[in-house]
Amino acid sequence: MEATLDGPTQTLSDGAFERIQAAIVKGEIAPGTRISEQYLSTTFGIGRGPLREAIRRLEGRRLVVRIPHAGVRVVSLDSAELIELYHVREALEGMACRLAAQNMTEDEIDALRDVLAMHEQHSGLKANKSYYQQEGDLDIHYLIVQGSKNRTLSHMLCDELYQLVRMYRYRFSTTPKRPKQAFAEHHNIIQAIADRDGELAEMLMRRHISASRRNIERRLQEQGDAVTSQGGTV
Amino acid sequence: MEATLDGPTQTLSDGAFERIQAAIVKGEIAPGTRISEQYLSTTFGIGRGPLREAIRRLEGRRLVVRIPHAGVRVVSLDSAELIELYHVREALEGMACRLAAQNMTEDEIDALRDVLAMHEQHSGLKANKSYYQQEGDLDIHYLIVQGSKNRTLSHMLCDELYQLVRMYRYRFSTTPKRPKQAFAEHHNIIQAIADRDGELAEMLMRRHISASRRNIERRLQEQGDAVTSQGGTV
DNA sequence: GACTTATGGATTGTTGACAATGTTGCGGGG
DNA sequence: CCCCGCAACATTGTCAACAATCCATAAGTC
Repeated sequence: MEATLDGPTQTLSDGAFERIQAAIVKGEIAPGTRISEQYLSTTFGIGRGPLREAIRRLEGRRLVVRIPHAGVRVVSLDSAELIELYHVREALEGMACRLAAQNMTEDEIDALRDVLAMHEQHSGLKANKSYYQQEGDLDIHYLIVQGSKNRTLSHMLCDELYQLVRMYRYRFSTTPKRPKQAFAEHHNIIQAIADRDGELAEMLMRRHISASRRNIERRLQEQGDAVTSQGGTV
Repeated sequence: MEATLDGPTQTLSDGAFERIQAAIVKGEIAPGTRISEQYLSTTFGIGRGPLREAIRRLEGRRLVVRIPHAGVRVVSLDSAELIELYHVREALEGMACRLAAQNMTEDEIDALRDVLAMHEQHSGLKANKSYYQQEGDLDIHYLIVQGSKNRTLSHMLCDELYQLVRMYRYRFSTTPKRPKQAFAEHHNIIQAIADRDGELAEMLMRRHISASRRNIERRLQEQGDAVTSQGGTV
């Protein structure tokens, strides 16, 4: 086996898949936009064969919607689906937390504490840079999910759901919620995991995500659903 | 959702996707088998282009594993992953139940009761035909999930997880568990939904699935992990 | 002038051929 | 006898051309 670690040159289709996914998640391609194979083909400089394979995978991840013989559009975001995502997260990450309390090693828990501490002092400087805070937030959640040692769960959460969550975040910057409370909640969750109290850990995580969801719901109602706007099937 | 899509003439790729998925789920293609594009191409009578697109979608659903430049294999089942599935089901269907209690219409609840009653008398005749019982079991779960009115949840459960559950079921016939208890549990769950008690409905559903999981774990331990055995790299 | 219908263009769906990579069997050497 | 290297094969990955389908524009009729 050559030294080439998994990144550089897999297959063209895989590369296209990741690049397009990144572009969609970062919002470089606006939601609701219709994307032609021609455009992607010339943009990424690959043939339509591998491209279509990549699109089918994106379709499976619900990042694009395809209408036979009519092309594909980047999924259009609506607030209802964002709430849906948080309900699923609540259920899935709650279970992940329960399993993590059961299956994480002491070393992994220590690493979790380190990451929390690092983000805490890091955000002490740039207080309301909610962007970094939120990426840090996802880091914690990511580690806990991995700690569940449940590959199916990890796949659903890390590979599927989190992409959509990030996408919404870039779109309308969600939840500039006070970091302090989030830190306290994270701290308690980690403590419960360290105590091997799966029941409590699950409950705390569910409350943590549920609070985020209600926060978003409140903000959405305030803003009077001033959401996406384009793409519209008027 | 996709169950309603009876395909007069979709696209060849979509047709291949469904047919291959059905073949894998039903066990017509043994788990762990390496499947060549050549074989599928001649079997289904379509070119390799649409075929590869279908394979990429199957890969996204974790029904096949692909190794670049080395081919695809039907996912090999191991008991650990079966348990993983049930943990995920517990979390997801619990949430679905909570939401169903909140969002189902009275008519939908009535329909749910009808299906339960029908299956009850239906299995009264052929008592230990566990096959039908289990498909009926999935029917109930399916309706409840749809009743959650959460499309993301429905997709994850009905389109992704249930396929894998069915696959394991066909492989080693799981849980010839006593139907009586399952019926009682279903009845209580539906009652909680009718009472709009989401909290209780979630708890009952989680116990229901958790009981199934423990039942399977027990049986697996009894059978001394006489599991798959396929894969022949010999 | 508005609605229906026909035609042109563009885009997607599909096929077949070509190139790159992994695998298998054989022969030679330690 | 076992291990290493090499070459032929088979399979996957990619590309370019062909066919089918849909959309838009424009002509025609009431």
